[in-house]
Formats: sequence, C-alpha cells, structure tokens
Amino acid sequence: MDIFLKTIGAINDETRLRILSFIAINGEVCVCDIENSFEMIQSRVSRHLKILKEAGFIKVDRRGRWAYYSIRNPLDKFRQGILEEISFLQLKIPKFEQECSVK
Amino acid sequence: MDIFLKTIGAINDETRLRILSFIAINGEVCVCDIENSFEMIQSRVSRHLKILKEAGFIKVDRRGRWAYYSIRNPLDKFRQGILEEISFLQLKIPKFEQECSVK
DNA sequence: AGGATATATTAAGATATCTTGATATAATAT
DNA sequence: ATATTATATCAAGATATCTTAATATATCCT
Repeated sequence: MDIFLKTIGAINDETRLRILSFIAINGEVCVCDIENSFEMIQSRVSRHLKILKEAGFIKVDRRGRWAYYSIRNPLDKFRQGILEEISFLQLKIPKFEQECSVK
Repeated sequence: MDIFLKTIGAINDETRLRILSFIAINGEVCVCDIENSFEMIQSRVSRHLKILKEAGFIKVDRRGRWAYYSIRNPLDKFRQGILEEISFLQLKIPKFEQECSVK
C-alpha cells in the first residue's frame, strides 16, 4: 500500500516522467548529464532521482564521484506496464548532452 | 499526457483507492451508499467520485435523484492493470451499508 | 593537505491538493 | 407551490509537494 502510493506518487509529476523517459531512452546516465540535458539545477534533479529510485523504477551505481542512474532490471510487470504507457506519451525529452563524466 | 497525469493523480490518494475498490467490489453504488459505508461527508465523497470519473475509471448513471457510480466498461488495459494492482493491496474497505436509495 | 568537482540534503517560499462547511441545483413528495 | 432529499459546487483553511538557494559530503587531483 505504502509502496504502491510511493510508486504512483513518483510518476505523478511531469518532470519525473521526462527524466524517467530520458533514462529509459539513454540507458545509464549520471546526474550531471540530466542536469545539462534538461537545463535544471542539480538539487532539483537529485531530488527527483531519489523519488524515482525509492519508487523502484531506477537504481543507482556510484563509480568514482559520479552516480549513474538506470532503469532497474528486472522490473516487475506493473512498473513495466507504466514505463510502456509513459513511452506512448508525447513527452518533450531533450537530446543527451554529455558534459561531465567524460570531460 | 494530460489525461495520463489525471489518471495517475486520481489513484494517488488512499481515500480514492478505497472508494474505487468499494465500487469494484459492490458494483453499482450511489453517493449516499459510499457516504454511509465510509462515514464520510457528502461533499468529500462527491469530489473524489468526480476525480475518479474524470480519470476514466468510473461512470455515473443518474436515475431519479440518485447518481449511481460503477466501474467503466470496457476499461482499457492500463486502467485494468491498475485496478488489478489495487485489488492486491490490503485496503480497509467498509461493508456496504445501503441506507438511502432503497429506503 | 587543500582545492575542485559531483552529488545529496536541508530550509524556505510557492503551488497544488485535501477536507470541511456552506450554498446551489435538481428531482421527488406532500 | 413548498418542503425534502440526493448530489454538486464553492470558499477557506490545513496539509503536502515542488522549486530554488545554501550547505554538507565524498571523491579526485595536485
């Protein structure tokens, strides 16, 4: 129940839908990639990633000073269905701008 | 997109999850049945029903002075999946108390 | 060690959602 | 027509969520 509302709450926000789609499309991305691609301030991105992670959609892999986020795998049927539904939406997803982790 | 967030927003509330389950379990129910069964004031019930209706989960059939709400049928795969998921939650659903439409 | 960089957390204001109580509407009953 | 009943809507306060700016933490580089 609690985790259900957490899951639903996580996708009840357009910013998070766009970030989630962005990750689904681009695979493993670090916080600064999202920051640069979406032109959002860091604390905002970080907060949304945390909510998506706690809702079970994404996982984080820390390597060096970077935190790489990606879709959790395997993903249960319910979240998978949600991801599919989100993929049908006409969300404005920015082009991937790699600025930090490779420079 | 808009309708997606409306759908998600509708189930992002425990009260509405319980009302939705109640309707799924009991079939056609009128506002006062929900009012009595849940011991909630009328305006609150009415508001939540409106949100669930606008999110595409339920429909209303007005007969006489009563408004009968029931699960929309047919229901698309996505909303169907959500309903199923909700049915797995251990929600406290009150016993159906029929007080008005038959008296 | 000290500085720079990437990310996380916190605090405060802005915005949205929920609840209640009051009022409006519409159908029925007298 | 007037009163009653069922439902819907509105307004105001309470609560939750989102955004930004500031600060904390942790890693890397020299």
